Amino acid sequence: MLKILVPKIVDAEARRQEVVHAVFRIIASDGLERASLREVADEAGLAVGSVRHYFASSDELLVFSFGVVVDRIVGRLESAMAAVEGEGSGSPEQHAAILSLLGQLLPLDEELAVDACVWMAFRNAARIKPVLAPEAERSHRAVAAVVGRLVMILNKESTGGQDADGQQALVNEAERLLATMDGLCMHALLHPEWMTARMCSDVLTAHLRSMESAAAPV
Amino acid sequence: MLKILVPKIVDAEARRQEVVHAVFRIIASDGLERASLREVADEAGLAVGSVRHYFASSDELLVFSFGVVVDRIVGRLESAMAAVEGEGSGSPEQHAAILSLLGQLLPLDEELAVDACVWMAFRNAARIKPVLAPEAERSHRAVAAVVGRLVMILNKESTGGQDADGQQALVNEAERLLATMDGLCMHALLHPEWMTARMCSDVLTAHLRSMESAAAPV
DNA sequence: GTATTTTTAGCACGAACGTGCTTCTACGCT
DNA sequence: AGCGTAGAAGCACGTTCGTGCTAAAAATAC
Repeated sequence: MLKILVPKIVDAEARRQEVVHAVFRIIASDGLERASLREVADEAGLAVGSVRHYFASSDELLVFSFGVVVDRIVGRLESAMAAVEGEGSGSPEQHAAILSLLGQLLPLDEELAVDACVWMAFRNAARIKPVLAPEAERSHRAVAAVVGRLVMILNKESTGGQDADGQQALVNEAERLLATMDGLCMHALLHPEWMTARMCSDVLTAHLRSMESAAAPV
Repeated sequence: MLKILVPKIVDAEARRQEVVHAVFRIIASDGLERASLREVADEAGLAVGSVRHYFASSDELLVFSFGVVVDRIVGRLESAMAAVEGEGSGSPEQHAAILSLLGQLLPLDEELAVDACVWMAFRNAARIKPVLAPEAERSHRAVAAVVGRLVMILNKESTGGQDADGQQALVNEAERLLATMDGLCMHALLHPEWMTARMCSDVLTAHLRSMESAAAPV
């Protein structure tokens, strides 16, 4: 009854992570709709019953996987945000750190591509499947918070943000940056041969430059 | 054998359109994965065999529906583009026409929302289903062409676009606008309570203003 | 009228899905 | 040793899906 199975629990958690990564691989290569229990079990080298031993239902597996990818993305963003705030305000190093932070949201390498693809798939699915809605909202809030802080940093030295109109302008800029990032991510996933990592970087730097030049003459 | 059944063809085409609109309604409310033959037949008030009489297979129905929504969107964009080019370059009327054109890509009313939702669903599905890829590429080319012309119009009076660097800058600006539009559309579909039509319009005008101010000091 | 073709409807099959349930193995604890 | 639980695997049921096929019904041609 009262069994302290610490190594057992660790093993179980590791197995869950293995299954979750099988889900990621399937979503990245064949899409979310192919992430069935049988496909996931095959990809993980297990039987359906074994997967169901760790996840009571298909929904629970998907929600848990969604949470894992959200944690990964948010974790990267927050450590990158620490790097941004560690640099001098307005310095070239901070500029590079900001670029690096936003790059975490784009499929610039294999690992980022898997996360971005899985994240996109779950967010889109959350429109239909209510069980995914809480995680989708959590990820949206977290990313929006980071981007909001970024916009405040970028517009710190300029006039604005004092009155209500300035606040609204900052919210608009944050939403605009957020939309551009998601659109860029989407294009990079849907047209990888055209929207290369270089193209993403160029568009991103252009956007940051336009934000800076637009912030000055308010 | 040699039967001239002009009204019959019209009727058949009308039926196909009815079925396609049933597909649209299902995708908008329940997602693309629920757009099965049985669901579509139910929504259209027909039997599965009847739907299959007009569309040989499920794939053919989906590809045809994709083409219809692409035609709708591209048609709206091109007529809006004619309105833009009919106005004086740089005039407030042209500015309004440009805003109206880009608004055609956003779910600002019920009809636009259905089209945008269906378009997004098919484009995302095209990453996995190769049969949808040609239509996805066609829509991408058409929209990119319109947005590219728009960027050229917006930067006509400014310096740039002469040398190779200027051309690349224009391409970057076009891709940036395209990404922002898709991201806005996506946010409006996923978070309609937050990304309202008013919010979309504000972000869009902010983006156009930033493009104008960024174009001048090249 | 009859004959032909389009239209509509339905059946049946195999495949894939989630899920409740049972079985077998192996290890930890008393 | 004996027991109990977690882990792993599999079976069976009902549902949904696409699709090949057949059959009634309606419209049109002769």
